[in-house]
Amino acid sequence: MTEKPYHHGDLRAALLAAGEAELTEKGVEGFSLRSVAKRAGVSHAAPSHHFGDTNGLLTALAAEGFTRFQDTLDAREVGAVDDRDRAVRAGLGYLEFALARPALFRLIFSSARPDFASAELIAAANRAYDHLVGLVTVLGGGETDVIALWATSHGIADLCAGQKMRTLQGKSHQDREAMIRAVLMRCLPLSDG
Amino acid sequence: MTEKPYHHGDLRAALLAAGEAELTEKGVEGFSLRSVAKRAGVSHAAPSHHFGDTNGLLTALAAEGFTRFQDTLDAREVGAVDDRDRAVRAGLGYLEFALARPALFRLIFSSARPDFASAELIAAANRAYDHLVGLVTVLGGGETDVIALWATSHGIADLCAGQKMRTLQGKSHQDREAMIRAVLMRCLPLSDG
DNA sequence: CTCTTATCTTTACACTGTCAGGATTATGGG
DNA sequence: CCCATAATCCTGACAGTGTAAAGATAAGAG
Repeated sequence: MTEKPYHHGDLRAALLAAGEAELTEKGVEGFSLRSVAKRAGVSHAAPSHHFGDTNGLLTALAAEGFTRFQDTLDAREVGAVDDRDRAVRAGLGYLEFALARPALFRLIFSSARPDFASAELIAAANRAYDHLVGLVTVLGGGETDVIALWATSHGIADLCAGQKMRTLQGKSHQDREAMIRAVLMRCLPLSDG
Repeated sequence: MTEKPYHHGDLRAALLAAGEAELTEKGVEGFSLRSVAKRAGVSHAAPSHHFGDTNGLLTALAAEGFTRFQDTLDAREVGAVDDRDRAVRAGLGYLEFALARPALFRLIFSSARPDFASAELIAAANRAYDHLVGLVTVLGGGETDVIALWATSHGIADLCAGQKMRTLQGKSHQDREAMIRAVLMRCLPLSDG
């Protein structure tokens, strides 16, 4: 139990955690690598060996964030009464994630800092996209339906994360969710019933 | 024709122009006030008197950008065959602006730096929102329809501005526009025809 | 003309990201 | 076990950034 061993032990994981805290407090635009190092209790140059530069750390955070994003959607889909409800719940999960972790959401979808050519980031993004395609495909939908559901879910989430949609902010939780459900319904392929 | 008069003459406008150039070249995240001052040919502290700090300049740029955003939509709406087509064209204008000026688009919708409590910024944003509400109202739509059209338009625009939607990038201009039209159609209130 | 105000510059400071070099520890071959 | 090697972390330095203070210059009011 030495106070400060020269070697941290698992600095990479500690920096990821500190980086996420920095992200939620200051956002992508206020993100500081030196501040992250301070949070982890190491020197300001320590992160370079694990992530290269600042964008490297942000890339790792984005990849990690993408899987958390998909986890949120998956959790919401549990308990769906049918495939249509499942797709709508995915859209609600999209919004839930954007509201719970707006900075991470912005890092993933609206920042130029992460290296989106990174293998692990591409893999995480493809997992999410493939899942979306699956949701629409089982409903008999095609490319247009994928675009519709994705764009609408993303639009609601992004606008709410940025506090732009005052109409929804004023509503109660029930009213809000009912409204969004109604909007998302229109994006699904026409049911044959 | 003196080379460098101590007083610029219209430094405020020059800084706005230089700021927009800086924005398109480096994006919101790479925006530098000192670099903007260099572009305008003044000292690095000159902008402070006109805009306070960096966020002040970004706030002015956002307000200006918001009106240009609305101008792009208005231009697209010209020539609409009916009110439904008009609403769809507005959505296409939304995307057009996002692709033509992605940095300005991000500044307006996805940045925390501008002061969104600024009077001129609020006014510019309200103008755009009121116009949207008008488009939906003439079609007999209500709050839900406003959310649907806005969110879908915004989702497509934001995802395309960030190069996230590879499905659309691969298509030709005609196919792409046809697809988006089909998606936006679903957001309009049901026609009584 | 003079005083006041607005505009712009210079100087300074704290902070940031990144690089180079040195210190410390873990690891594996002998 | 011992030592060379590599991995890890720290210190110091540099250029660039935002912002504040104080001085220089010009414009305008009286």
